[in-house]
Amino acid sequence: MSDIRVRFAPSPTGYLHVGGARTALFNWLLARKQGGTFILRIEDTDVERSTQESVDAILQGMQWLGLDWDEGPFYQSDNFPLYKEYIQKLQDQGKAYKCYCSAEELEAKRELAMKEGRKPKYDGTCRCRADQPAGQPYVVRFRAPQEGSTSFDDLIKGTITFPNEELDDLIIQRTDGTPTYNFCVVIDDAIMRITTVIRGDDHVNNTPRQIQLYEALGFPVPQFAHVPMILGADKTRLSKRHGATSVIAYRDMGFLPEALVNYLVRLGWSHGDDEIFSREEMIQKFDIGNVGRSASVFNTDKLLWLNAHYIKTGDPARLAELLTPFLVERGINPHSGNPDLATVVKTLQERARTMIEMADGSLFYYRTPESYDAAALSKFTKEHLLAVYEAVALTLGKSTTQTAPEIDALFKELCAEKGWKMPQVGQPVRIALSGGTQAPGIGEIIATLGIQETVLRLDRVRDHILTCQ
RNA sequence: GUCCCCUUCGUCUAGCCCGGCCCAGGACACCGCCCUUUCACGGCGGCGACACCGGUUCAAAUCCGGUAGGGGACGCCA
Repeated sequence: MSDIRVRFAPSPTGYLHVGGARTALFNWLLARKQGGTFILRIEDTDVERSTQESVDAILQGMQWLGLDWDEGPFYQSDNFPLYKEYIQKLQDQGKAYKCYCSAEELEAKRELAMKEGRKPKYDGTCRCRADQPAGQPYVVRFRAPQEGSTSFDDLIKGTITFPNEELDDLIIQRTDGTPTYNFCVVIDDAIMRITTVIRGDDHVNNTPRQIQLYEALGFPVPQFAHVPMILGADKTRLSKRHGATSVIAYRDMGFLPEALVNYLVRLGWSHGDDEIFSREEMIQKFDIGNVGRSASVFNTDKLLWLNAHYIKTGDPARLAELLTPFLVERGINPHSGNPDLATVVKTLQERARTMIEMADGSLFYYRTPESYDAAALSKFTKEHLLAVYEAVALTLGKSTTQTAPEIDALFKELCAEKGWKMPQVGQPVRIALSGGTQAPGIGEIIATLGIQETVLRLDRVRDHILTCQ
């Protein structure tokens, strides 16, 4: 047990994307490993872009991934009075001041500075201003130290130092009186007593300013850990044009949450040569210090491999449950009679990389084939097919076997008896039962389908051959 | 432009802090072979990288310096 306190603080302007999910995961892992507290905080200070739908989507994503939080969700917007209080305090202490420069003026100065090759920072026009023009719109700026440097020991990146002259007097309160992000995070993290801030490394540049704020406010400075970005295949920042980025989209594409989590944890972090981690192993082995310093590319192939692994080793009953919505989507109600869905799942676990593939692969169990793979069928003569189907139907009809191995043995016997090779029998029967050539083992199919249905399908395929050829 | 960060197989990475065990290990993908009643699973093997240049050293992926490339930030967004 420790008193480590971490937080995940997304802004509700969209769904939970994989980058955010990984940041959340690292926070969660650290908290769980150390017996600390994981807090969820919604950063909705941007009233314009924040939506309730986004909040719901983020919570849904977190829940699906199994990232449970101990406190929250808290909303930044609930703390507005508190922010005001601290802004006033800073002003009273002379650590912040009113700035009457207009946004347009500043924008112009910024552009000019850029063009002249100077750092586009605030020029300090109002920093030492004595008068306070009444009725004029103003923002409140933090009076930042102008000399020396600010540095911190990043848990992931090591020591990072910024010369203070690079940092300008940032705005902490807008013209409309609302506080800005860099100020709110500091207050929130301070009052929530966050000990370790784990976030995306696009925040590295904000960190020295925030540290100055902590110090000005008299709050203890937390530790920081900046996790590198996730890139698309072309090594640019991951975005929609790289395909799905929402974790819920991965669910809908038939991925298992444990596969995504396992994939995400290995993106940037490693533990020797280990690839597969159960939740417990992840928690036990995770170490924020082992997170890599460079950005990594999101690779769907590897995710697919992990997903296949978890499907292969998953509990059939649970997989059956997860599979159900995909079947319903395909117009099948798997609970209305045979075959048993968990049994179906078992025959497909080694053949499906996603729940979508599994759903597609299981359709034939619930729907008698409407057509047969003609090319595959054409490899055999009509006479041979009819002979096989008749013999198999006969054998099956008088047998009482139930299990796949027993049925497979039956086929072997039949082959020996008739002088057929296994492929000469297996393939035609597979086509008869599933319509195509890619399906589970013959014994598995028949055991799952049941003898009765099997014989029915054999009759059907015989009719088909008789009438169509 | 300025500041900050990053750089090992196509991709994820081990190794780097504490130089030699590394002519660099694992995984995904790819290729080949085997297994096999189809498709898969699985097994075996192959391809494939220390960004570059200098320095230190008996010895450098590992330490130091520089160069190049990439990314991020520079908002009254978060």
